[in-house]
Amino acid sequence: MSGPGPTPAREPALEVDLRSAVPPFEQIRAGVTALVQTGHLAPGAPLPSVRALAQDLGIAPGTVARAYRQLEAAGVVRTLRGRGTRVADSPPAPAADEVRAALAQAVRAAVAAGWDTDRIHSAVRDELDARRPD
Amino acid sequence: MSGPGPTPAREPALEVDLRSAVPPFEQIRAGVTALVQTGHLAPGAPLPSVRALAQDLGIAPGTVARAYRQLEAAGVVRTLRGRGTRVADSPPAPAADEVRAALAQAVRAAVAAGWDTDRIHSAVRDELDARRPD
Amino acid sequence: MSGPGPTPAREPALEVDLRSAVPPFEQIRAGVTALVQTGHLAPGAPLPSVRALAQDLGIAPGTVARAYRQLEAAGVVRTLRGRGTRVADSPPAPAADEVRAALAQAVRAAVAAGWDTDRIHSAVRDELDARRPD
Amino acid sequence: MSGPGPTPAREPALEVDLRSAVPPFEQIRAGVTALVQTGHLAPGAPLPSVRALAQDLGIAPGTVARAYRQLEAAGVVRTLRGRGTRVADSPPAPAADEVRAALAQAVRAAVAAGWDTDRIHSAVRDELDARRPD
DNA sequence: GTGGTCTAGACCACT
DNA sequence: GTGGTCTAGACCACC
Repeated sequence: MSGPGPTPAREPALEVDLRSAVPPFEQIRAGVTALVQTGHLAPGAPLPSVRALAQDLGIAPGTVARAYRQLEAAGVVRTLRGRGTRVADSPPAPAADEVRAALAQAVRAAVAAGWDTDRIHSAVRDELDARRPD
Repeated sequence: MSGPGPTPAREPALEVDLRSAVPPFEQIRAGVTALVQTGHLAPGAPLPSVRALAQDLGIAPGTVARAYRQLEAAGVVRTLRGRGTRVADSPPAPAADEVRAALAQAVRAAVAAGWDTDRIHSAVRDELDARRPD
Repeated sequence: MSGPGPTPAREPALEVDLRSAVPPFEQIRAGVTALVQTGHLAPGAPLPSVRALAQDLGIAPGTVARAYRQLEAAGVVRTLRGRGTRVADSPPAPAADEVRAALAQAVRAAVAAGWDTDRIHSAVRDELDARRPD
Repeated sequence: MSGPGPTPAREPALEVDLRSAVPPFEQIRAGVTALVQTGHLAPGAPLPSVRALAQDLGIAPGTVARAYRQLEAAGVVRTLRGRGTRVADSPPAPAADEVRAALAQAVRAAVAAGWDTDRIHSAVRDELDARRPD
């Protein structure tokens, strides 16, 4: 659907690892935030209902509700009583600090893995190609 | 934006946010792993003693001990009885998958924040410059 | 602090915050009660129809109906079949206890905010001026 | 303990009305905030443990925990894992807006109850006397 | 001992 | 149908 780029199909599915040290509600919160900031969830798009997502992920509804509550507080999502939850009209963009931190971390990992400068830049270019060409 | 330098002083200190949803022992584990993979902690380098680090971070020694135990299990550090804990001789490098994932996430955030291609590559170059030449 | 006027225009409009922990029907009930006790809604004055108010506030008619039902039960309004809902002829006045409690709470907040005696009395005077002279 | 003022003993106890439209966790949050801003709970003072307060109020521990979590987020309280919850060192003071709103509401109620100007000012003075003379 | 989180299911408020 | 809240008790992380 996008290009012949090296980063193939990318399914915007939410997953929860119950064995992780990060609590499930936090994984959901972070996951939805990522999907929104990625554009995989467009402004105004409806989120799965609390109960549906809970069933999907195999966790308790209250846990999903909690994540949704925090997303609402963060302005990522807008919830209308009885009418479900949707992505906010103007979800907050990540701050420059966060972006730099993410890049720093990624570059760190790449260098540690022995990647050279060219390979890193090339990988970044691939990521951009996989996202931008539309 | 402020100074001319790409990325100024970077102190490889460990920090723990007691209010985070991520438990302290996990923050320590992840933090040390990052310092090792970054090269800020070289193979063979001694880690602070359990008690010293605990005092430093203002947390209980048991919590640090737990983090060290997991690092040992992951092969990142090596604990020698009576001689403290040191970075392993050949600490595990991040897998290519992890690196790509980290880059993908960082690029995602950057694009979401409205950064253009040039700015992203430039930021990556800055990160590399700040790390390699020393 | 900004202008010379004590407390400028005050529009007796009802508002509902859908994100509050207080359910909408309760906000309407409390709001109408306040308007009545303030005198902004005189005895005998007609209230908006259930449907009109619902549309106005962007909520479901059933929710407004529920609030009106409770106001009726409290003796604040009187619903006449086919002739709509009106403010009761002798709506219940707040008890002295309630008044003292409200004042105590307000004074508490003011003191906690660092207001001195003069500022508090002055603010009270302003409130009285804004209400009485019309 | 204080003075011969007209506002006698005031017991800083927390209460929860399970039949209110305001959810219990919100009542606790608001109640603790009030006690802190009043000075009935001094900076650094320990709050009852989650379980103790829950038992005291006859509600579930999770509900108290939720209230404490929100108080922490609001900066009213500081919670140290495993070491209980305490009033923050510099709890946030109420904003001028909130104070004016509280005063307006109190004055409204007083006027509605038929109190004249003198009686209102006198009541305010009483409240101040009961609080300040120490 | 402390607070934090999760569950499973209940009831409420709302559309 | 939707989300919001509460419960009772479990386990985890921490001191």
